[in-house]
Amino acid sequence: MTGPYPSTPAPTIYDVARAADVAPSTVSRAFSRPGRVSAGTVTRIRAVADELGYHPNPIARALSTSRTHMIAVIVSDVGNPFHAELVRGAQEAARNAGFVVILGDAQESGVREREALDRVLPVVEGAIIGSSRMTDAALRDIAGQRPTIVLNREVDGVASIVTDNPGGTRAAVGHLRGLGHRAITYVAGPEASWADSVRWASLCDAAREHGLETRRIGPVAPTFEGGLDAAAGLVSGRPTAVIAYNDLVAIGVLQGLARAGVRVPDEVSVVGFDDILTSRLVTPALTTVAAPIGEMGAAAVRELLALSEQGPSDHETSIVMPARLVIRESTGRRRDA
Amino acid sequence: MTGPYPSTPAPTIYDVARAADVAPSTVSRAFSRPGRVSAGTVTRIRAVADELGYHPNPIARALSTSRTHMIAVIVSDVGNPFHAELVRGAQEAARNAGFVVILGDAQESGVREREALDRVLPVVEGAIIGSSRMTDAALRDIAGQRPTIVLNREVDGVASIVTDNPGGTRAAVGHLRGLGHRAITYVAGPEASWADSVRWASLCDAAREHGLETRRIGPVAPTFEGGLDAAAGLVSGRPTAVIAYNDLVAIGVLQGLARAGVRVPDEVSVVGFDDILTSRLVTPALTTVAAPIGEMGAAAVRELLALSEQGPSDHETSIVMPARLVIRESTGRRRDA
DNA sequence: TTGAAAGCGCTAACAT
DNA sequence: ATGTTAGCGCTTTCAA
Repeated sequence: MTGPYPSTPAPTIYDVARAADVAPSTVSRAFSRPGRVSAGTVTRIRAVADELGYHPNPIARALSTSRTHMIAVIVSDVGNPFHAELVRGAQEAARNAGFVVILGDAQESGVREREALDRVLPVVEGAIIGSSRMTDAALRDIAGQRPTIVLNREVDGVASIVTDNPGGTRAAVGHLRGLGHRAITYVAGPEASWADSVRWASLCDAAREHGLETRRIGPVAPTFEGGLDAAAGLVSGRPTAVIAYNDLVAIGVLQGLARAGVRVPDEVSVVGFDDILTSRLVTPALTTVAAPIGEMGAAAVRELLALSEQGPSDHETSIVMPARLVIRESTGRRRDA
Repeated sequence: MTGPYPSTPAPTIYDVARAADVAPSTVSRAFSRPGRVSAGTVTRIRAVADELGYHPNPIARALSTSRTHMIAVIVSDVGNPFHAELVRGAQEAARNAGFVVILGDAQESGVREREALDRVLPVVEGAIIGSSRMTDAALRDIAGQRPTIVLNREVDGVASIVTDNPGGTRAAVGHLRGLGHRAITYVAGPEASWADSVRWASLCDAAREHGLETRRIGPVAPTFEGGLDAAAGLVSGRPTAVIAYNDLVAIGVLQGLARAGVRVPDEVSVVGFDDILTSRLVTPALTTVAAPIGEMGAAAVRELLALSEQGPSDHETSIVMPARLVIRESTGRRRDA
């Protein structure tokens, strides 16, 4: 029933030019800079174009202007709600700016991340890299080829957007301290994760300030399953408070603990990072250090576009977005053993 | 610190040709069909190219071949875990096939969906449209322009991939029936959703077979909030069993019911559709009609690529993937009022 | 304001 | 096996 695709070759500016009795360049102008063509001519050309079903060919346009109006958004796993939300924010902002997003999924691998980047970089005007698993050097290399924004990561010489991990962690530690906890166990995420190191370091700092002890287990995968794995170690370790690398891991911990018959928050308090939607839905609802996920994605796009307009500066900025502790039901007063 | 982007214009086949002392076309062949160039020449050219830092320009290539190696994946909301997973599956399959995916988010609006499509269609070799909110006619129009696969939707003349909604629904109804329920309330999703109509229709059929009554409330947004809204109506309606448009809505219902002090599954049983990760994590864990989400995305890509190779056929196929009922904790024996 | 013509980087006949 | 030569569809000087 349906006919072959472009049954007849798509009309070009030449077709329109002929039909409107003007030069091809005038048709081109009519679409790309209508200001440089008399109003009357523009309307006539547009009319003819509509009739012919003409649409500028973005590829041809890109070839001669070297502007594709595409940006790359690379995340380590779109299936992860945190990334999905990030992508959503970025894609909406991009759309509003007249850009299209090419999505890359690194599947938690630095190598694949690099491959994805190499694959799309030649085509895009810039890249946003979320939760990179690549080395600083590799990231700098990428940033040298195209405007680049890294998210949840700070790299010397590369523009970035991060959340206030130290502040958020401090709030979480203070909260736990206020509930009477004396020691905190951190469930570590991927070793290649910058956020992981920062969170752990901030936790150590904050704990020291508050005179608390810290322990650390992991690393585990930044997923629900990772948290489940960690729970096993937690059951034997008997901590009263744990802070997990992110919400997914924290939720896995919650579940693992529940399966082992450990009660949260009665026996152990659990805190996560990010505040993904699911965190509100589990039982007990998760206390977490919330990040403005969608806005980060949108901010990344804005920064990227700014960067590509003004060109790279000597000192790339690192924007830090606020993090705030959202207290729910997974944390409670320490109960004596 | 970081230098301007492409400090020096990127090398082209001409630069390589000159340096390797061959014709530009030979360089071109060395990259696009190495088989048609002597092995020695190929290695020499590649060496020179590497040295110069040459990389084929995908845009230029696309202009002359009219093959962009890009496909569009349009979903109504990437923030929705169902779509995120779909996108993940599609993006991975695309990558494996040497394609890149352009992501579009319709934000639950048929108009935006159309805009996104119009924007990207000229650039892609095909489109995958998940949970479309457009009309059949509009979809057919799109499918006439480029190879297209619609997901979770059946449209005459357009290739599609759907889950076995009737089968899944029947299983759910049978399950509920077995638990002693005599009436089922359906919480409807978006009116523009094909899955919604099919699920409701299947529910009616199955209920009739089993001699059960059906009621219907909504429509509500296909989100957690939508479910929360629905819960209010549910509390007054006093059904003993409800089937929701999808998991997110079902989870909202769960939560709303809990807030109202209604116990699940003791007082009411709740069933969802899709089996997103979160469904396993909420309390009580959600009984749901599971779909192979990621595989659907991957299958869509394969079908799309096949479609674009063999050209459109008269009768586009509709692939139906299996749905299976996953029984968890949100359904239970009917308790007398 | 409009036209003529060169060129963006690559592929694809057609020759040799 | 390799070179020559047109384009692909658009933008952009440069002229008129």
